[in-house]
Amino acid sequence: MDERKQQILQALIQDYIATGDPVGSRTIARKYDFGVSSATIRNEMADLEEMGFIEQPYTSAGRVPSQTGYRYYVDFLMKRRPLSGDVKKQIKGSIVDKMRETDSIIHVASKLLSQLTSYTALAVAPSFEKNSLRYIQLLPIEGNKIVLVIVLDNGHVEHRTMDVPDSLKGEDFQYISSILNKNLKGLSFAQWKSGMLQGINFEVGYQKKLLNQVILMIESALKKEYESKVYLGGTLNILNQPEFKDVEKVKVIMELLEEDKILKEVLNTDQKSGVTVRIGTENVHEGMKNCSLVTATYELNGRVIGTLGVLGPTRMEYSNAFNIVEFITMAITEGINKL
Amino acid sequence: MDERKQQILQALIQDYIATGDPVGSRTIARKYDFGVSSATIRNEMADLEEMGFIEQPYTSAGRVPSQTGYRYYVDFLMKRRPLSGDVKKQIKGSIVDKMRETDSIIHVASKLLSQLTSYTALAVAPSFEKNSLRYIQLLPIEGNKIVLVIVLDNGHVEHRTMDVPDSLKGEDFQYISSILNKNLKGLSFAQWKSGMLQGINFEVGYQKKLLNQVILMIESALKKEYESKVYLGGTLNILNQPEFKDVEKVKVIMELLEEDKILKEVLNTDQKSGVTVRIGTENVHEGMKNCSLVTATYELNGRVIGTLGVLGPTRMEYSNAFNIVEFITMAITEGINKL
DNA sequence: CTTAGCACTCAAGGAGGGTGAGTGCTAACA
DNA sequence: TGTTAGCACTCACCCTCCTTGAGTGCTAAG
Repeated sequence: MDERKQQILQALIQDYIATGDPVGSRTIARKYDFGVSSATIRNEMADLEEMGFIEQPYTSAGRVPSQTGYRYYVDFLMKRRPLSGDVKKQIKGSIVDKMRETDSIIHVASKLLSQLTSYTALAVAPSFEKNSLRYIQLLPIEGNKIVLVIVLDNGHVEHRTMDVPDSLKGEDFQYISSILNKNLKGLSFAQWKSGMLQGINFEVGYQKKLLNQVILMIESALKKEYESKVYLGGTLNILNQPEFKDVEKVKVIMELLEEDKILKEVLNTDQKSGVTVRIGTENVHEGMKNCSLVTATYELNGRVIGTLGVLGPTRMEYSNAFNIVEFITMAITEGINKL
Repeated sequence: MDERKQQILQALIQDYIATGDPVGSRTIARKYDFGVSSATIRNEMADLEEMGFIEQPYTSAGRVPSQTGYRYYVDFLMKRRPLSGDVKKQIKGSIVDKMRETDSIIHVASKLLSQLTSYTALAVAPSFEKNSLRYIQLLPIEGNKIVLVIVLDNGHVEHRTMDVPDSLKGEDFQYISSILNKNLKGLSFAQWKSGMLQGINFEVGYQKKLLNQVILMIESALKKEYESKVYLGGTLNILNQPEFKDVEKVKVIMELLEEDKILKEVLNTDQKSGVTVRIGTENVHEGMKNCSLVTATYELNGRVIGTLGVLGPTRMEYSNAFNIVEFITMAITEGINKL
């Protein structure tokens, strides 16, 4: 693969990404000044095809990048123009603005990502393996109802309402709360054991049924946090891509996007730090064989805690997507670590 | 409009709804046994066209119902087969299951509605004009953070986290909570006045800044409930309708479905009790001119508090949609009133 | 190695013709 | 007066044929 072949491949892919039409030898000779005729380009293109980097949709159409072609482009040829200061400012601004909770950072980031790339943004919010209980409180409200307030390590608060017997009073709840805190504080979902009820039961000595219910609710709250959430941004951007003119194709992708499980699978494979580009069938899911996914991870204390990225057609503006995904995850990492 | 014309119109609309193809005179003569020849049907159809109930896509195609035709069908011709016992049971079951909060009832109902009709379901959750505060509690958690727990009349609980000065202690929060409850309990968002802070300030006598912040958060929680939420179910069902084969059309509807404001407008116009059918341009929104909307309201203590319905193409199974929407809203009304 | 020239390929788009579902009209019939 | 058979007519749809043009591969000369 000599210098000129690389240049031609690069020109071809860039042209194809920009226009969406198969690119012919004459187009390349005209638009990009290689100082050789179209015939020469033609010879080179024949070689590139034989090498598997480009292909013809049909005899006598122009050439189109193959999956290997895109791969080579992303790995070696792609020029990475740095992001404009404006965009950088916008990203930093939006993310710093929403610094209260990791959840809302990720939410904002995915919206932003879809706007900046005009593809669909995906993000999995952190699944802290160790996301432990910080504080529990049973709070009586009116009638025979209480609110169970559950505070987690990451600052997230959950609440649950439940009915209780009339006989219980304010002090009871205070007492039960303190026992619960003593026994459960610091526990993560992974450490949750079914046997723990006994100890508490012994200590409290009454209201087993109520305790049981409370424990279940705390477990559900922990589990909810433990199971990472998926955020989407700009789902409808798909409809603007000419490769999705066919409603059937839209359906495949849209259905995929509604399945949190699949999205988590897709995003969580191979969580190395840095930006990952997965092209066409490199994606684990069958329905994404005509799509590419550009993802990156963000970290807390040097450990990967979540992934975010954009989904577009294989004919994607890799360079731009790459830059933006990279910068946003960096901003998030920075933000979270300050939190 | 004599008997026979009505029968022919009915047959034509039913056939068109079922098949989606323009219906010719011969088809009607063959399929539906009127005991007259196609030529006679033809004459009748010519009359019906002149009267504006049906139209021809082009010369020598069959006839298709016009908007007025559908209107007439819905108002006078539509046969309403009662729902099967199974479906009724399913609806009752699902809705009774989720009786904890009005929000979740509506959520479940919209999923159910979309499944049963295979159209897209829309619902606005109750916008209680009078959705008042029942209970407020400042709950210190670790560090200098507190959780503000806000309980509303409809059983909904909201929480907010906030930072407070280190100097405050548990008793302070208890005290402030009780003052807040005394002053604000029973207030709805509509009754919220900016002046109310003074009274509380006077009574508490310190921590003006904190109080101010708390009041703002309570206001935001009330407002959030006051602003009715919109639920969607089965958005992707649109993609199965042959009238939405064109991605551009899908885009129009999908974009519309992402705008809560528009959906509220569309759903909230003309809140009479009972089922409302809005066909084509009868809908307030331009983008829905090829769609029909079948809605009904649910009530609490005899007052309309919310709307729910299905959105489909004008060529919609009106009868089925009508029945299901009617039954679900009845079930919800029943459920809410028991709550 | 490069290039001009040329024959070849094939999708896309337009023209032409056949088919069939459907219509409107008319004249005859009950 | 309503119904019907018959007939000419219309027009979307589909198929085929043809042209066009962008693009290719190959070859021989520079």
